[in-house]
Amino acid sequence: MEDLQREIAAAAVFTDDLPDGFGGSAVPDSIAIDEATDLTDGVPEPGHDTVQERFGSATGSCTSSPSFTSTSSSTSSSDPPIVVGIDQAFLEDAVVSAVVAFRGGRLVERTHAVSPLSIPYIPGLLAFREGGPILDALATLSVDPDLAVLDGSGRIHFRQAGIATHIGVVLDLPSVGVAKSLLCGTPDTDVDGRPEGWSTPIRADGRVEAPAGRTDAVDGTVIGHAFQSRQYPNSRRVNPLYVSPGHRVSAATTVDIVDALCAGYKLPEPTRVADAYADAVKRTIVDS
DNA sequence: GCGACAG
DNA sequence: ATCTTGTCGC
Repeated sequence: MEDLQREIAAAAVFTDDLPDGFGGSAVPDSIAIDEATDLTDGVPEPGHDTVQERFGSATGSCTSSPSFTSTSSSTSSSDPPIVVGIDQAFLEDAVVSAVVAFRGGRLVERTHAVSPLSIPYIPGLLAFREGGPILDALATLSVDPDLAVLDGSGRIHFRQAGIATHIGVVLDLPSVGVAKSLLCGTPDTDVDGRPEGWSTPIRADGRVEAPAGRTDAVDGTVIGHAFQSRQYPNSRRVNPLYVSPGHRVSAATTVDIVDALCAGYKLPEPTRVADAYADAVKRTIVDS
């Protein structure tokens, strides 16, 4: 598995190679999400510009019944880029993988898959446990994603092939990793109690190895950033997010993208909404 | 052997 | 990730 990760890292592109619609420059206005999705009354329905809701599982053990609503997804090349957020909720021996798609700051589709789990969680090998299930869910999505936001690291990984990079390379889809804690690497400065909008580079240290075929030094290479997406004035301190390139995105642009996708909460909206959706589906299954 | 260790 | 009540602060 580790060798496969080395190959994935070698195939990964850690420079900007995003499709048109991202504005060309660093800050992607077209993907910004200004209004936080209201989750106080359960998971909101996708917008009506794209009416599509599917339930599927490419790996069996699906508890949902196939059901459609209609098919009017109009993905013109002139539309803003589609950003998908992915998150999971765990059952006994299965996992609910939720995918939500945003376009122009609006939720346009949501879908999920329930897949069996066989591999345990092992730091550094997360993609082998959750990657398949995520692909199951993405396979049921009707719109074509332009960018995927994964829950976990991308380049900030022992072999520079975290789950965000793994998924991105497998689908050759631009992707970014958003983790709530640091797997490896070293922050340039102390990350505690920083103001909103603050960020500092995370550099490769002795625990990070170079991609296959490369023997040059990696120590000191910027593999991601600690990014303070949210901070309260007089309340409890919020820890920063650890964002890193998945595939076809640079470390600097990754920060801009995550920043643009945050709408008042610590987590970017795609991730936050996917998390709520995954939990909702899980509850539906448990309460039966 | 010991410590570190995404979700 | 998940198990779980209250509780601090705006």
